Amino acid sequence: MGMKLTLEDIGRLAGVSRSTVSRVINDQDSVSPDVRDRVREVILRTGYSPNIAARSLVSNKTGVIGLVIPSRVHNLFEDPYFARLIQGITSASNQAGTTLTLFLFQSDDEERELYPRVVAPGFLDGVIITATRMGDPLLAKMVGSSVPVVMVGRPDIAGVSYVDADNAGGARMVAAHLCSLGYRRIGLVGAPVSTTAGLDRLNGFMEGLDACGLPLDTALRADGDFTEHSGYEAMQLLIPSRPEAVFVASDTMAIGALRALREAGLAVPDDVAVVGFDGLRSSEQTSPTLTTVHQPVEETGAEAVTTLLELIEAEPGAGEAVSKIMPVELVVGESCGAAGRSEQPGAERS
Amino acid sequence: MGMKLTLEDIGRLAGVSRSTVSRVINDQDSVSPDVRDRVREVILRTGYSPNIAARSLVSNKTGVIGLVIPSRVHNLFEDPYFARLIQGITSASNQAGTTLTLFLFQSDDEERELYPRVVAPGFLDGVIITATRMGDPLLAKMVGSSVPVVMVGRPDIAGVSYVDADNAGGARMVAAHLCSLGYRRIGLVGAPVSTTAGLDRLNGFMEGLDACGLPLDTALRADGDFTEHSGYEAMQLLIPSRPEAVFVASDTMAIGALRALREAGLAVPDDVAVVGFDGLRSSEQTSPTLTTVHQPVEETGAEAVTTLLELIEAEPGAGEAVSKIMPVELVVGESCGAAGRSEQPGAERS
DNA sequence: GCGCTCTCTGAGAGCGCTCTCACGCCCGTG
DNA sequence: CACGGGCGTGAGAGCGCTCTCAGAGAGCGC
Repeated sequence: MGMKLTLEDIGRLAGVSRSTVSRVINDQDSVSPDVRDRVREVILRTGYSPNIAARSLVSNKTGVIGLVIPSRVHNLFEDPYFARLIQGITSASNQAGTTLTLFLFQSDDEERELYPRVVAPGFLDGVIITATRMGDPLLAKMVGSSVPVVMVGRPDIAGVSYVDADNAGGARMVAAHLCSLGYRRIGLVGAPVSTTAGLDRLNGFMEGLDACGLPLDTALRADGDFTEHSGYEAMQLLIPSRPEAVFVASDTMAIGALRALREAGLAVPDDVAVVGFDGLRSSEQTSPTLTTVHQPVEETGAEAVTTLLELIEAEPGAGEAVSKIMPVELVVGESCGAAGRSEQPGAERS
Repeated sequence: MGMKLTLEDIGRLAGVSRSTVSRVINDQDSVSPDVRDRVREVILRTGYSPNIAARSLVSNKTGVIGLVIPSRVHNLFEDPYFARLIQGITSASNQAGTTLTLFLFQSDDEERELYPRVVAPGFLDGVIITATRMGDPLLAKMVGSSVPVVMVGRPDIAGVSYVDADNAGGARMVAAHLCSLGYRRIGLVGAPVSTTAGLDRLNGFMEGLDACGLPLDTALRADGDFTEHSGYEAMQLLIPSRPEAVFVASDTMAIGALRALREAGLAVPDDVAVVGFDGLRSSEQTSPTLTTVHQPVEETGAEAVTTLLELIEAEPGAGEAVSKIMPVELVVGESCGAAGRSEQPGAERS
């Protein structure tokens, strides 16, 4: 099509100056209606689009934010959590009129390239980062620079703005729920403690058990890595110790755990009660349906975008890091046995 | 750290001019070694990084290529094919020193935004596009513009450069293989014919059957949409017609198909032989292992990057569209029954 | 020793845009 | 009828970089 058009060209075609065209494009007032319409017509007719490089050179903004997920691609694709998160972030970003670009990595080398190649040269107005492991140098590097950063999940270093689900609170609710149902030998298939989510869910769970006067027997705990397969294997480890109930710290792992129990000939919830975490769609499709802690994933993503855009706006001030904890909710399904137990006080079977 | 440094600043610190610093950064010769070292030292010390906007304003290049996948996110995440493809593309792009950004979409609106927001303003040097359905207006729009585009998969319009697997050839091989094993009632769980891959696999398969003098009974054909679940359902439709062998046009669907057969109490390959397509890792983990057509997914991605970069380089010439067909290979596993049949001439059981 | 080439360096223009500033015009007012 | 105050517009600077061009020295042959 008509390529390489500049403001000057549009101006000439419309019989006005570059400045006026710029004003029209940026919707500034003090342009007379007839001139505005004339210019708009020319722009439409020629298919003109302002050069983004020139624009950001002067404005020092690109209108682009990056979503950085350090996990290796194949891990990423395995957990529907990320699909939902990306969904939430994409929508919010679109609504705000910013462009989202996704950065995935195969290797640590690629991860290291991100900063010098994209962040330092000012390619991004801001960055949303998630799924880091504790001690990740990438996060530290970002935070040390002047790019606004928002993390999804709780960061392990100070001074980072973030949006996180109430992992500890949710895990506490699970413990309380299982206690109230009368289970005493309660196990845990944990998420990696190298992640803050894993740690928080562990700690919240232990607190909750503690509040009921129950211990977390080491023989009743095994950790997975968020994959279905790891949930399967971890549950296999627990089965010999005969737990009455197990909290599996992610739905995806819980699906693996259910499979392990099924293969071992154990009925859920009659032999072993199971509770997951995340509230993904898949938790409704298991048999029995999964009792789980629902976290608002899309909303978390949207909140991260909002927070980031505020940071970008306010940047010069370089104020305090802000944080927001998204509430979670216990969704009672069939897998915890709430239906068959009388101790359960108020919760409804979904 | 030291932010907002410019070439001028570095020059001042190193006691040289902006021009010289630029030369050092761009590795141009005719800079004396001592000056070069001095400048490099200053750059290192200050952590200076050239402003990408200014750079691309003059060079008319951003060093960024986009990977555009119009499928809705949750579909995308379901098929490991994409993880592999992204892997191949990412690696090749990194190796070439270009930055890859990924564009995913939730809705058609978002898809439409891509062009005006990212492509038209010159944000991308080029675009790799894949997983379009036939008649996708996005592809047409891209091609109509002056951005270099390479498609992964066969485009349904002319004038587009592309890299594709030999879908038709692979499907022909499957038909020939099943024929040679003596099967006569051969069915198909097809991929959507709204995709060129689906169409090519269908046509190749029918050609192959034809060459053996076999028909493709309509009762023995059902199409899926590349998801595991659709493979499951499609196979259920075929079971009443009692096929001896079924070609399932993607490994992910084949996994669903195997599940349907298992649930129906049919043994593979003894009751029904199954052959997949793609050669994903998952095809080795099924039980029985899947006979499939292996396509070099990573290499396809890498080839797409290479082709795109060549197009970008050569752009002014605006030469012919180029295309490359990647060879596929029949990988014989257990699911086709080659082990138990004598007609099979040369293929080895893997 | 003079002029030549060749190497290294700096000055300056210009990429396409935004934004400030100043100017011309028309209005209202005294 | 002269004058101040908008409003609408254009001129021009400058964002940080690349690249061309010219010039300063150094090295060489005659």
